[in-house]
Amino acid sequence: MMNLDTTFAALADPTRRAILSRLALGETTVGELAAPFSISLPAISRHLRVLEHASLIVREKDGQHRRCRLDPRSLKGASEWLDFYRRFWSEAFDRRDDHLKQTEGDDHGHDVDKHDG
Amino acid sequence: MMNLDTTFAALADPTRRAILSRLALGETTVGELAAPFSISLPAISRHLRVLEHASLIVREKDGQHRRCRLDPRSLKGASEWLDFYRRFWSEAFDRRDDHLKQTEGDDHGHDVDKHDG
DNA sequence: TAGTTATTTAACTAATACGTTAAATGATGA
DNA sequence: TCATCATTTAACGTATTAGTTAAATAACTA
Repeated sequence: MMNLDTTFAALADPTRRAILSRLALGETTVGELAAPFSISLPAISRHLRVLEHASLIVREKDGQHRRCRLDPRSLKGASEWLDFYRRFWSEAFDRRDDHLKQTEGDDHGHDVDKHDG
Repeated sequence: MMNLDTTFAALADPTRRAILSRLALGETTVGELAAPFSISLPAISRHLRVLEHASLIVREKDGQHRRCRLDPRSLKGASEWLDFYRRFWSEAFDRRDDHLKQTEGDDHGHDVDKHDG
């Protein structure tokens, strides 16, 4: 789906992040993916559906199995969104109070969500 | 709270991302923050509670008002988590299939969630 | 064809999320 | 003190989410 709502919502679940972490090591099947978890296979299957819907993974049939692999597009999108805020924790802006005081009041009535695309 | 579940869940809502985007311009009050949105003030107040709980903002009393400002800690944490996956979309790894085939099968039984802390 | 394996769908439950309106709190100022 | 302004809390409705077990689908194997 490739929108930030869906991406961040998908990343908010620890099981799903663990699945992505496993897929970072290489593509694999649903069963293999499910093995380390204590939850049921249908639960994993739904997590995979969420991840696929969020364009975080791609699934393709391989005979009886279904292989899953990482799809970096949404991760990239999320990372880029966060990059906008990088200046707030980067060392160069540690004295950000000065910066905030400087920009404050300059630009009310701006488009508050313009980089939210 | 500073854990990834809470951080990503907080970022999954477009109103909350818009609030963060506004706060990137400088600290402000609840009312000013609420103005551009069509939803009620209590709804905004709850979004702010979620953001504060996720350590994405800090609120402090200022007389009758309550000023809100960005807290970069959780954003940094989320960004760092995503950085782990950067190689999957960076140009250097565009031919990642080769890489996956190479690592696949090397390390089954690994800790699937080890960088999730 | 029948049986087994891999995975998904269906039906359900419990918890959580996001919105509403109305009421409560708390500071300011006449 | 009384009224007002800024904000939060309470109570509620509805939608979504994450889990369960049981049944369905689909592909391989004997």
